[in-house]
Amino acid sequence: MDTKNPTERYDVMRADCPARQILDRIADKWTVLVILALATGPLRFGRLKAKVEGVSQKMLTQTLRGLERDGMVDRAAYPTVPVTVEYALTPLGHSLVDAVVGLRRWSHAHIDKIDQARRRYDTGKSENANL
Amino acid sequence: MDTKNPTERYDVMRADCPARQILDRIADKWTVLVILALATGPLRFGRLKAKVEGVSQKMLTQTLRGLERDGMVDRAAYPTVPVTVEYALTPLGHSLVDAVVGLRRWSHAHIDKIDQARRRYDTGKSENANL
DNA sequence: CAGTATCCGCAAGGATACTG
DNA sequence: CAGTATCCTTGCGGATACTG
Repeated sequence: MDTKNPTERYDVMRADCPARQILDRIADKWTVLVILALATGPLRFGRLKAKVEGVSQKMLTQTLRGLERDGMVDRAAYPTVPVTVEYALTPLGHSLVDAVVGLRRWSHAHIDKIDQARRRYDTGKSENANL
Repeated sequence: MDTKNPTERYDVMRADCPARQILDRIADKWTVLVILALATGPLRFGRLKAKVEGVSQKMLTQTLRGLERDGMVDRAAYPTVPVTVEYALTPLGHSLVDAVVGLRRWSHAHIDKIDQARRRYDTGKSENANL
């Protein structure tokens, strides 16, 4: 299953490993949601903000800048008036889509199980509180 | 590629969707690292803390409690002296391993590309600063 | 060993106002 | 429209001390 990789050049468990820095970035909720939102095609800033419910304009800008810097998102500004800006995944960004879709699919598939586990855990705790 | 799912019962883009809450949890750096660390087998608290470099005891405890509550990690305490506590993935936790391994694999595979993109982005910015 | 409890600094992140 | 700049609050997360 390739979960160990003791002979690899990089080890994500190491605090100073470059792979760790990358994981820190992509294991971020807004990053994941933006990637998913752009997976189906380019979007302008406003539409993107509307699609990713709950994101503030500040966090969206910040996330997009980070993804742009890492070469995963392309920013295209058209000199209309008012200005039009479109964001699109680069090939690098697209290569990440499968992985994040995996996360989303897992979330969808296990909502019920997790809800059950939470209820079991919480009732267990409150029962203990009565002892 | 199943990136849209307009007819699905849940939509992760919605702020109040249960799937969003789950994604918020698993799209977290410590969660991902703990899942990876336990993927190869159970670990005691101390060994786990050593393996996941950089995690504080507080964040590790917090992350483990969250995962335990969601039914993804099992906590077993043995009445030795001093006490021995072992953490292991549940079947539910194991079912998430493939997805997070995907993230790690992607990170490993694209370190160089991202480094290049960053240098390009940063030098581009500083050149613009001279205009 | 494996925690819990507490304090505290600092940065994430929201709200608002302003600009090309 | 798509930002940037600013202020300000919240809580993440580290450090430390204490317990079964």
